[in-house]
Amino acid sequence: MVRRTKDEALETRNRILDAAERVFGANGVSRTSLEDVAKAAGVTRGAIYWHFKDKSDLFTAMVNRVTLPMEGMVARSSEEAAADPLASLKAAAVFALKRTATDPQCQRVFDVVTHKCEYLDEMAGVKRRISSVEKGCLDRAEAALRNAVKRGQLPSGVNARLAAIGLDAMLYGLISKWLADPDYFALARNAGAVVDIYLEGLRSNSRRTGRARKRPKARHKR
Amino acid sequence: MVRRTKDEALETRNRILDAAERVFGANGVSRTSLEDVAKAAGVTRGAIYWHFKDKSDLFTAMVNRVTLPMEGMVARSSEEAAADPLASLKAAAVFALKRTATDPQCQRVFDVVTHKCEYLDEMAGVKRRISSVEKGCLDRAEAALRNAVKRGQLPSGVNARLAAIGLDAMLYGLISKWLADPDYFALARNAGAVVDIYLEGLRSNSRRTGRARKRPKARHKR
DNA sequence: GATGTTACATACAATCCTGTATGTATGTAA
DNA sequence: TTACATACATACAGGATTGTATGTAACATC
Repeated sequence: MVRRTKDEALETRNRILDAAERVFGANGVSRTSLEDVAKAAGVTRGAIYWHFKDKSDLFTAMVNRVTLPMEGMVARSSEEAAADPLASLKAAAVFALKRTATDPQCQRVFDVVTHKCEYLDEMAGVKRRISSVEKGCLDRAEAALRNAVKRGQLPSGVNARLAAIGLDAMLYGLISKWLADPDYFALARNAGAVVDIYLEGLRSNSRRTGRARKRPKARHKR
Repeated sequence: MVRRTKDEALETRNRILDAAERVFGANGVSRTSLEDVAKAAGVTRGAIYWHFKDKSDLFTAMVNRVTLPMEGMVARSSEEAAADPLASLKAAAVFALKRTATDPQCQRVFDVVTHKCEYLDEMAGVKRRISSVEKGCLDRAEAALRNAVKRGQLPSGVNARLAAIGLDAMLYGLISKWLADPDYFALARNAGAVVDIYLEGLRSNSRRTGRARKRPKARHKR
């Protein structure tokens, strides 16, 4: 077509980004040409090169358009965190899981990020953002657990940092695996339960590391 | 060079695979040409096309040459599983983590698989193998937990399937994240402790889902 | 209503990579 | 020692993408 008004141009831009989500998700980032994206968006490569510098710029814009699963987790709930840190942490974790399970755009984009693209220098921007989000989650979880210990919600023996890492890894694993195969388990239905398994488990984790061993083996060294 | 003896040929083949591990890891699979691999291996593309059909065949061979982190987990310890299922499961999980932390080849290849390649149809063979390993781990973990309940090692309220999924996801998350950034945490040193946090936590997880709630909220529905 | 600018479409050249075909020297079997 | 197969190296052709250059029609502004 031809010259559009400013709003229409923005709409084309979004159509391109929508198409990128679909095509990248279907064929992977590196295996799809800008011609593919253009065709899927009903435009030509000219339109793409007008709105974006190149493919990695398009990719970055596509990712930055959405909020990642864990991203909402760190933003909300630092208000009520003080009152009931454990419940607040649980709510945040469940929120991230449920968002993953229910938001199709979030699914598409995060699936591309985790499984359909190669994690290298050219996507440095996206990398930075993601690892910043991850670090935020980790720190928030650690702080919550530390507060929970302080308030007596958790026994004093709990290693807050390590417990936070375990939780963080579990959430990432659940999301990543579910995206790769939604039949992995019923994410939406079981989100609360899995998080509970972990967090409730911490409640009794008094001994530093394995008091309830059968035979007290030598301390793990190496 | 020229015609080599059979052993020398096999050695070139392995040199090519070694080079592939390095170059794929450095630049990602799709961004490296066979010329790059050949140069890194000190041969020409002719040698690669002699030993492998194409790039995806090379990639498959590279992955199939090693045993993945979780792979050793399912193989061993179905013998002593009956005696002490929980300890056996823990040993298997820690084994997988420590192997990841200490085996450089395992690191390189699994890092490529999880972060440096795009998970699509063309690597159907690798995909099948990996998801088969993952399914094996999950089933093994579930069986172990079920047995642990039967033997009184775990309370009867534990949902074995869900607990296994949580553990599986945590292990995957730990490995995946540590590979992406080895500064994430000290994997080798803390492997036993993280697994303990999860498994020991299950010991007290009697209620089906959250008995110890502050206020008994409505059953999560949707 | 002439003009510059925007938002694209189209055309083109250059590059890269792949696959295959061919060359060739060596091992290996007869 | 002839003859064939092996283990590569080299050469070549073709397609696929990329980035840019250029065209162009509508919009905005005066």
